[in-house]
Amino acid sequence: MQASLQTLQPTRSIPVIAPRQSTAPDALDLLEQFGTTVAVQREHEIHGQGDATEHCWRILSGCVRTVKLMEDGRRQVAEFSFPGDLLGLDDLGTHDFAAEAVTDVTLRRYPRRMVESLADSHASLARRLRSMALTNLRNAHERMVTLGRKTAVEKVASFVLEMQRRAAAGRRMVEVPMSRTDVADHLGLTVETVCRILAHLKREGTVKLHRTGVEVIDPVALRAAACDARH
Amino acid sequence: MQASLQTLQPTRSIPVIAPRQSTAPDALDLLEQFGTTVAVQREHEIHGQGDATEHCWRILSGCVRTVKLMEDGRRQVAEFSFPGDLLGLDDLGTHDFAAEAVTDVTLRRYPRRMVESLADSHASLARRLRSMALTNLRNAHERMVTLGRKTAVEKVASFVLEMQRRAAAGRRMVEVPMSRTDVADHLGLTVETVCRILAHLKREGTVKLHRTGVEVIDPVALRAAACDARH
DNA sequence: CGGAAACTTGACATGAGTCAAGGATGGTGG
DNA sequence: CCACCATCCTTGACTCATGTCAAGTTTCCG
Repeated sequence: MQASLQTLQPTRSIPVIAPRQSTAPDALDLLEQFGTTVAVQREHEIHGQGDATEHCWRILSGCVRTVKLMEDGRRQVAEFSFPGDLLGLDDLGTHDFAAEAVTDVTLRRYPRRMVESLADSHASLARRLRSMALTNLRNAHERMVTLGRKTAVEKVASFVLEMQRRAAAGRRMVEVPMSRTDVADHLGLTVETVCRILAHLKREGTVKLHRTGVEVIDPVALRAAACDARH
Repeated sequence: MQASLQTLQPTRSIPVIAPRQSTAPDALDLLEQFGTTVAVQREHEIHGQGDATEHCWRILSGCVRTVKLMEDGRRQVAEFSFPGDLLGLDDLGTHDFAAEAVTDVTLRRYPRRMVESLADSHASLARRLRSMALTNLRNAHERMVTLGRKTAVEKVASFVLEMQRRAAAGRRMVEVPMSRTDVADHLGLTVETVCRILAHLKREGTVKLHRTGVEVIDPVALRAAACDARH
């Protein structure tokens, strides 16, 4: 899990098409001319906890996790990020968590300094960045409810639903590229508990488990499990 | 806990002096001319979950909690806010949590529309707002570690330390204006557990409990308990 | 002064963690 | 192309931290 950024050579073309915003103009496009495309391999670090905030990144393809480690090794995965999401916008000089590639990842990297100065001269970009920070904050609040007040079953069911919403756009087959350990560290559970609960949801006919992901069989039951397992 | 905003009449003077930024110029001062001073009583609502985001507020005095409720009544206190903190900056049209006065509170209220348009024309304000959002985000990440990965003892000890840092500026006597229930709902515990753990820390001579707050007797032991109770 | 709400403590219950073993999967080199 | 090894996943048996339920006790506020 060492740092290993590998800048793609003169290749100016972006290898994978950024999803969504293909036609709509976006304030983030202002950054494009200062961007560099970068590839990071599975399980390698994009930036470390405590690194200086010299860049930020937009995900073009793949899945990234942001991780906080306690001294004794306990781990919290703050969030998973997908194409279109921005990474590394923290303030205050240093990143307060590490960002690691869950799958092979392609990123568009921008110098932080450039982002700041463009935001100062373009209100639309500033507004867009503020808005993204606030969306992240809203997600963080939602996650606090999950971590603080939901049962293990509710946590896992919520997680599957969130993945369906974010990475599968509502389709039945939900890719789950991260390991059970990652999921556990995201939900404040152990690997064993995550396994057992997925097995439980499978036995109940709510989901099917595939190597690469989860298939949602009974969305109604899943939503019920996510919000209130006690019934 | 109903809405009960009570606008203070022509009194143009701010009843309690805002702490910290008394001399240093602050981008937030740009908002001042559009501000109204408002008082909210203990246990009354400042804004509800789902309310339209028509204002934001700066706390002048007192303590505020932001709360998310689940349908079945489970409650998560996302954060406690103190003088100098900004409230209600969420995007997207509606607040995703309620803000309630823990103590009697004085606020300076600004129309959201005005904040947005000033931020568009003043890069310094935009930067300041972005920075505050990112600080909140950083705190939120810290809290995710607490909620997801810390033991009950670590949670309570961390909480006392955070209160000491934020509301008592490092002094021994830490005011704890919120109820045990609020603390429990902030840390993802029950009232009983919070009580027991405070009693435990008291028995060990780490803290003393007073009606109005907690006195830190052994900061080293407290810090040890906060980070790693397992030793 | 009195009643309600908040806090505290104890006894017991239970959801999730720990420990341990076995099975599936995937990458590597012969 | 197959065999081997490492890693991840799954399941079971048991433990323990925290929750639940039930009394008190204290504090607050009218």
